[in-house]
Amino acid sequence: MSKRVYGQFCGFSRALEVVGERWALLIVRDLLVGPQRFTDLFRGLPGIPTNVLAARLRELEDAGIVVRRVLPRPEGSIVYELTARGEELEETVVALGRWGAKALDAPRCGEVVTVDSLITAMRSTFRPEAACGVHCAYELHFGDVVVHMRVDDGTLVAGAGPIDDADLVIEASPAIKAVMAGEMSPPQAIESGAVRVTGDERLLARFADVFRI
Amino acid sequence: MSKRVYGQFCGFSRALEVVGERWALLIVRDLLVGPQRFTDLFRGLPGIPTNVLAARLRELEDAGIVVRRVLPRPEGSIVYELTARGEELEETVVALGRWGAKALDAPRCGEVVTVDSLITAMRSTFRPEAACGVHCAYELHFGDVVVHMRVDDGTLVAGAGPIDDADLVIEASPAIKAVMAGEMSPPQAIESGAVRVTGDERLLARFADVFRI
DNA sequence: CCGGATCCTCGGTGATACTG
DNA sequence: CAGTATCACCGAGGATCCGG
Repeated sequence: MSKRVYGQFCGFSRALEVVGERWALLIVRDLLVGPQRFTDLFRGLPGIPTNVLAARLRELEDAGIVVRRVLPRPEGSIVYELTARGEELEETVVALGRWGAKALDAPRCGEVVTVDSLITAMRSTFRPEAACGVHCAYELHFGDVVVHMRVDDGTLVAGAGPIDDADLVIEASPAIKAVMAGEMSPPQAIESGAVRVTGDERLLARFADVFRI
Repeated sequence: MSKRVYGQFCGFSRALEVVGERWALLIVRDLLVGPQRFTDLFRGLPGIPTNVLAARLRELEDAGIVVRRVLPRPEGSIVYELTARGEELEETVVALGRWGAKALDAPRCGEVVTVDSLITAMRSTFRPEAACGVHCAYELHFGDVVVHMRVDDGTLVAGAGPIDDADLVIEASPAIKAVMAGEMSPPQAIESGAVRVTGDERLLARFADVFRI
């Protein structure tokens, strides 16, 4: 028996042989947000060596999870994007993200928040059953990271950057986690300055209900 | 920045720091079936070095996912079992197992099937919506591995070993995957000898409908 | 600048032997 | 049975360099 195989005839261990390597699922997480160039991925994965990123991308490509595509003119640059097979990893990523969010405490020294990780976090905590009949657009600022969420009756579209018709703009600190976990009431969060909002303050309560840890 | 941390304030990357190590999720998968002793885990994870197993168990224990418990008399031996927090990983494990099962082709040379992996596979492929109104007990043999599934109206209880009141006993080969994936009809599977059954043969069609890749 | 390739170091993994 | 000890080795981490 040789390298990196688990020696079991089993879908789960076969899956781990493909996406169980260090950094692999983080790359998939970022690509779930959208196609990205090598440098975009590199910047979104603080600390990854470029050779490891290149190696993982090649492995994921060989496994049929990622495709390498040359953009049309004028950029002519290269983007990596998920195949349909790769997109199917979303439920796994969301499930693990939700599991991890429950135990997320305070940021450790040097930890950053990236656009893609924040979008995945919002997708992980989204509760369709709590969003029935809800039509609302949020813009969420976390440091200099900006994402937006459009909630439409049980469906969520989350993406990078601002949104023009936001019903509520939220400027969050790490304390927003306490609000989403139900440990701090929305009015109290605004009162204490943990969260600053622009728009109808009552929409924050709905936010905390729709995106719940 | 040092060892094994991803440097992101994000539930998903924090989760990977805990269960992203090699072998870790396989240990969790086996423990999801039930508490196990060190040697049981060792036998269920072909190829794992004992020091790695010991290290992972300690890490999972430190992370609050596993508890080490001393059995009461007369064995006095030690079992490892999941905490409530550890059990919450089931949806992630099932999601990844389902994803991997879709791409499972033929067994590679030297690959084995373990009891725990088979139970997880059955849990992953179970479709509650197809099991409405179904009350049936299956016993599944795969080589010398035997598991059972009791389906009761949208719920599944799967465990190790035989079951006394089985409605259908299935003796499967790797070709059973084709049946579960809808690539081979149940009668054809019996005809070709890919699957041998004891009991009402028509129950195999229901089996293939309830457990679907 | 982008998309890597190369080199080197170090720690974790894998395999085996050994012990309470 | 339940691990610990030892050691070779490979891949991750970190920096630098290179072709388009």
